[in-house]
Amino acid sequence: MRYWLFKSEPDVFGIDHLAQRPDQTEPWDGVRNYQARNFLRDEVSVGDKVFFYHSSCKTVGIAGIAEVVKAGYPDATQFDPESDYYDPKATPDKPRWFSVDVKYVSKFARVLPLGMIKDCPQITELGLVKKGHRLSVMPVTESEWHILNELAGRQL
DNA sequence: GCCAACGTTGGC
DNA sequence: GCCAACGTTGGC
Repeated sequence: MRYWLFKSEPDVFGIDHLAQRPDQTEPWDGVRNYQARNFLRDEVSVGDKVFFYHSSCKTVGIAGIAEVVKAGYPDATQFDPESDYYDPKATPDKPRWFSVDVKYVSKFARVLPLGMIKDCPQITELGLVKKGHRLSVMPVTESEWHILNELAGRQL
């Protein structure tokens, strides 16, 4: 089992939206970066755990946890001319972009702010804290996962 | 809203 | 294949 961090803008789709879905499940779509795409297509697997990160909002940071319930499959929005994520160069034969499905697991009592993550001396290799890293899907190591969960728990 | 950093595009 | 121009991301 592996660990990941997925970014989302909570004004568009935050952890509360996920929790309120009928199945508490939603396709993670709209990823339009090749490196992130490769993770979704090739490496993210059913059962993997995901930090749900809120970006571009008042309190940026990790808001909670989700779980992968369906592994990489072609992102439907790339074929939909009405979608913001439509990609005219993609075809069902040759899809360019991939989704996974995620299910709500838990929400932290408080968002674990980016500033606290950056201040954590053990977290130096996570893409999130590295200058210029903009990936919206990134791997998290097992020790990072445990450290950040611990940090979040201490915020009660 | 600003701006730094990065990715993508397209002319040559 | 280079590289300038442009668009996007995302923290602040």
